[in-house]
Amino acid sequence: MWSSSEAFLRFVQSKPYELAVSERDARIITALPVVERVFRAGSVIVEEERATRTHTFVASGWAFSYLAMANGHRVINDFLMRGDFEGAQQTADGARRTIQARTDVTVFEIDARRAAECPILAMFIFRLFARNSCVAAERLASISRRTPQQRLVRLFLEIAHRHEQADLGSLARFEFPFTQRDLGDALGLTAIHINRLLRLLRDQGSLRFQHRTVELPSRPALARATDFNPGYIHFPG
Amino acid sequence: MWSSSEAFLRFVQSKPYELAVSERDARIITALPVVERVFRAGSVIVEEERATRTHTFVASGWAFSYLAMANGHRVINDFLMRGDFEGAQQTADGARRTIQARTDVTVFEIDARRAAECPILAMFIFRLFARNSCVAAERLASISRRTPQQRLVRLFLEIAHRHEQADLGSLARFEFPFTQRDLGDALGLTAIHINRLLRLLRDQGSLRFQHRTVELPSRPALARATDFNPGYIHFPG
DNA sequence: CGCAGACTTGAAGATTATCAACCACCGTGG
DNA sequence: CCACGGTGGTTGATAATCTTCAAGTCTGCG
Repeated sequence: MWSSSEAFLRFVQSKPYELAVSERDARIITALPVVERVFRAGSVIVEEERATRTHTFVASGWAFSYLAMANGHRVINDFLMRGDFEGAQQTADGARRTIQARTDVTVFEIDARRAAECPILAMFIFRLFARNSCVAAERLASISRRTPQQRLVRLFLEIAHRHEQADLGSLARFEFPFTQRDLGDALGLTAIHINRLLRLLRDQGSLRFQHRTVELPSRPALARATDFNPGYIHFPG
Repeated sequence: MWSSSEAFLRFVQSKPYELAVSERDARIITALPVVERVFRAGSVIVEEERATRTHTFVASGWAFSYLAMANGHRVINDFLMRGDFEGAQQTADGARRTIQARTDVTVFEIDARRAAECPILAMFIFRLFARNSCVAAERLASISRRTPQQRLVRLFLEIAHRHEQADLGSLARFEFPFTQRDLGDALGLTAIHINRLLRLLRDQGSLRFQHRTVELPSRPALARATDFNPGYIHFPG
């Protein structure tokens, strides 16, 4: 019989992390209290306004994290897939972010304090935080100073690379079970404008997003055109 | 004679952190290799496109982190002051962010791997990462879905609270040695538009930013009007 | 004193939001 | 079996907002 801790150990050793774990570290990790949890599509994985003590690792499925504003808007912070990480929300109010499952999702939850007692895990988590901050910085840059077209293209390019890194499929075509409204909320645009941009990109033949699947027939050209470099997504050798 | 490690220990025990450190933890921390470094105004603290192995803590002075884009724009990610933290940039390309000193700045640099070996420090760093991600999320939300006026007001409110938390001055009035251009680069607006907004806010009597100092004569009203809640800035009791 | 960077103001133009329909798809229940 | 409602997607017209371009002022500092 396998515990969740053992499943977690196998998880961090596999794609997308491929963390090198010594015998001794493996014993430490399997001794940690890890909870594996399954969430149904639509359910809330991490609640807003609630401080959490656990780090969350997405092992399968699609989720998204968002911030709900008083004016009724919803800002999507990121789309989460296998390998994505959300650190414990440890400010006074927790955070105002909610994580919600879009498809069925399985996650591992680890107590942050206990994780901090394991050096290899702590270092690993530093890396995940650092990557998240890179992703956030790129999104901020997109929304601040790129044209809506570039934002949209780069979002898809980024997701494609993350998706491939997690060993979930090809760079040219992948499932993405979100709506045009979601894209708008992630890119600071209205759903209507997203619609028009998608039509334009489709007519140009550069990108297609229909029936929850993204197709990127000429990804390298798009990457060049939008100055996209995936280096911030991957971990150092 | 005091080493940098001892200075660092005193730093984390003081404002804004007030980290509780046991005798034993104190001995571990003072055994860590910490470098205290001073940067002149204008110099680069962390270079772009370079993976770093150290976490950086700002102990005094003003800095800012930005991302330079191929189209010539510069997106300011955050303004850094005492207590602010920048984690080691550990993705394949490092990150594309540069941290530059605006005034003279002193920082502590700690090797990330060694920090991971100290549980109390690792946990502390988790918290700092989590706070940074809250700050980034709020900024993203501002730029995505708030009016330029609200963005500007909220930025100043946030800085005021961080500044006060770091024990650097009052909420109503503080130094902020940046330009209108910097504000534009941080909020996704042109310097010209920032100028007009500042004039408007000044005429309304709600806010004043001149000669590198910010005055907030009626901060509570502004906070109410822009739905600003500082809970994401502070650490849990 | 003069220069460079920062700030200020005006006019014109482009872009994206808003408002208002309408269509297509799908699962449900009468 | 078909009517129905809800969600997501599509399209057009209009209006507000912010950028761009252009010019000029102010300020600190060598």
